[in-house]
Amino acid sequence: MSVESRQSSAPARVDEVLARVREAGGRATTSRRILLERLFAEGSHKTAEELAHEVQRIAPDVHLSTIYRNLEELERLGVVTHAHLGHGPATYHLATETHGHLSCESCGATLEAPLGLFDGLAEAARAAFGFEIDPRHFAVLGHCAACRAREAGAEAD
Amino acid sequence: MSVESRQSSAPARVDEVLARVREAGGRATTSRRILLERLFAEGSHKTAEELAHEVQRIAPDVHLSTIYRNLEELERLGVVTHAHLGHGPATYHLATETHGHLSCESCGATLEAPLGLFDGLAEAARAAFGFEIDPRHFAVLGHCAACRAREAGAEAD
DNA sequence: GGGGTAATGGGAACTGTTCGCAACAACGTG
DNA sequence: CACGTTGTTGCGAACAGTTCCCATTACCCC
Ligand SMILES: [Mn+2]
Ligand SMILES: [Mn+2]
Ligand SMILES: [Zn+2]
Ligand SMILES: [Zn+2]
Repeated sequence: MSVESRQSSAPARVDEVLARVREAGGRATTSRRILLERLFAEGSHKTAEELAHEVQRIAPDVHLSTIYRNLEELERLGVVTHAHLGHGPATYHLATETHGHLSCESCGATLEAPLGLFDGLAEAARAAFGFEIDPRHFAVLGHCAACRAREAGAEAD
Repeated sequence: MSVESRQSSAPARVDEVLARVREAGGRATTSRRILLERLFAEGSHKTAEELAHEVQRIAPDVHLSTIYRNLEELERLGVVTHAHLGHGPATYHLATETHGHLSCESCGATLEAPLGLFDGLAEAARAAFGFEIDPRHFAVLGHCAACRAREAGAEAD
């Protein structure tokens, strides 16, 4: 491995996205670049405010509204999507990671669910109503295994 | 039919609920009564603001915050629930009408889905993650039959 | 009818997000 | 490597939906 070898594919992909931004008539801004680096970094389901804080550790003057505007733009380009996991702020992640969400109403934990999990519901909704579900944008709420165990334990006290 | 016969069971039920409110140490307020009458009236999935307008046609001074407080209280008593059908305000309906929601991201139309529709997903989530879904609080989004037809038509132009 | 207190009107506060605008900075051109 | 165009930014105000606070009201039990 050479000194120039990349630790991950993220930096290369950031440049790819910025190239695409320019193709679309946009500009490769520093705030844009840093935001993209954070989006390609590990950990997903980050809120705009969390992303703002991460970006501000590198460029303190980047304003929250700039984060929102850039997320909006990146979403138009198909690079980013957001999901609503319950009450509270939306969370953003790369559009390449495509999955549904199961979100616990008790503890807020979120599970990424492969889209296949929703096949049964998809078929039922299509058959009954001609309705085509999209389980990616809004989470399905409920109660996670841990919380169910805890609640069952407290009940049988 | 006597002159005193009720047009529907709603008024009787309003009084039943108000009795329950009093049992719980609450009071049978006029704003409370009118709100309940509106909730028992036809049409569901009303937002707090819509309910406020309906109530204000009878009692103009009832404040929106009073509506919210009463809905909150009635929810604690198990009379009312709310659901989130997409972006925008929550919608409230009687807790007796228990169903899930399918909400169209294109036109905003909402379908009331019998809970059985979610059995496939419920089983899959339980099997894969030990997660127990509750499809009543948040709608499952997607695209309704009408919008799908329209979009397919425009595409095949 | 009077007293205790739940509930109200009114408005401010709050969260999450969008908007308007003047100053700035990216980048194609010369 | 100026320079002008124009996309982008920082900033604050505005916005939507909801909750909170507080002095005043009105329910309801005696
Ligand atoms: Mn959304
Ligand atoms: Mn809710
Ligand atoms: Zn949980
Ligand atoms: Zn539709």
